Amino acid sequence: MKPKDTEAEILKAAEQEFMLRGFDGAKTAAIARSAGVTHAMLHYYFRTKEQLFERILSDKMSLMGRSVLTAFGNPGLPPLERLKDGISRHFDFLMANPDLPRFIINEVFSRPERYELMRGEISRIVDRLMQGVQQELDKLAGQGEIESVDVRMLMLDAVSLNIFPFIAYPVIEPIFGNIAVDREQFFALRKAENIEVIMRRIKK
Amino acid sequence: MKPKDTEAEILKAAEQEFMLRGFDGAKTAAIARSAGVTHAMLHYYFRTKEQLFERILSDKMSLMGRSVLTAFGNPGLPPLERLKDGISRHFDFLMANPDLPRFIINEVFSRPERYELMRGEISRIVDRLMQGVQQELDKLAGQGEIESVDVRMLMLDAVSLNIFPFIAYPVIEPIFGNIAVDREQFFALRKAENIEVIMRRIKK
DNA sequence: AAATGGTTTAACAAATCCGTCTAACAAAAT
DNA sequence: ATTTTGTTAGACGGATTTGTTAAACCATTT
Repeated sequence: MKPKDTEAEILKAAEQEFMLRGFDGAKTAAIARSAGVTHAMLHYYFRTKEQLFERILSDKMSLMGRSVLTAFGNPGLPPLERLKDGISRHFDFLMANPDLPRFIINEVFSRPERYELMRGEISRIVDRLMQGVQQELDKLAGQGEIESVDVRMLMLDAVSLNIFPFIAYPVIEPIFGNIAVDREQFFALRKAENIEVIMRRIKK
Repeated sequence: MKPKDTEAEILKAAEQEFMLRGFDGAKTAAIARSAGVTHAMLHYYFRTKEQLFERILSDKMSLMGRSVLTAFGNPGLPPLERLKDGISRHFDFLMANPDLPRFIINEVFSRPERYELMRGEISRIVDRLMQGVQQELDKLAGQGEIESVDVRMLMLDAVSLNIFPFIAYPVIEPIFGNIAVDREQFFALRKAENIEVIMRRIKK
């Protein structure tokens, strides 16, 4: 009896297929084949395609949520360093999960019933993260150290700059084929640029 | 004999369906029903679902490409004003076509055979647009008016900031439910923020 | 009015895809 | 050794979906 084995295989294959092709594009037969099992197995372990997808999507949604929190959230750095470090770590997370954002955005978009679930996830993050940072930034702004800004706007700036290049990579790659020799170098440049942009946004 | 009529109806319906659900999610029967014709008509005018989709996608791709060009391209304004104006007009275009970027990115992403086509489209834009702007900015930088920057990086900053909120709207909406009373106001704030960010990016 | 052309319809065919069922199989428990 | 429990394989069914075909339709031309 080796249950965990095939279940994990199916999950791994499903993750790949769903991430690459979305719910409609992914075919259960392809998942099964890629997992090296008959497609009946998929129903044995997960009943339906829907439930299997559910499992993958909610995993990925909470991963995506946590990524912002853990990147910007923990360290005891001074506010500006913390922001810089947050962008950097969030960017690193994206490099390790380059097509996660596209997957989330798509599937949430095409399933409005998910909005509520997402709303909850997001709200918790905002509450936990942004209030504290806002106070710190207000304090700095009060001291005339930085420009006063709304953290949510600033965070959206940062997240936009970080995520978009990954979402749109195939579209923008031709533009930067010259400026950078390879994908890795391009993203390294991009990370530096994003930090620069955000720092200048709040610099006095 | 009124050929153009139904052909146009089918195209209109196909556009809606494909934009909303993507190639796999859209069903030819639904397109036909929405166009008010039998689904055989769809094959009569376009042979296959693939060819119909082809038509829609390439229309949308060139629209997307032109949007950047026309927004940033034409007016005889001084460079900084031109940049400001470009962001503003590009943003307005997105407000009128809020789910165009998601559509393009998705379908191009899931069809690597399109990369080449996209590459061509993009390259022409870059050549036509960026070289001139780069020279102007270099000149300003030489005079010490602004920070020296790579236009392509700057443009990617601008496009990222502009497009991302539309792509991710369902995900970020809960965060800004407080800050703005409605969608329209949120995007108005966002447009101003994006201009501010980019101006500060190059300000000396 | 008969013929001609493009257009439309309805029925059909083929493929795909999700899900079920039954029987076989293996390992552990009795 | 037999039963039990959990796992696997293969075949099957039904629904959906894309694509085809042949005949009807209708406006214009002759």
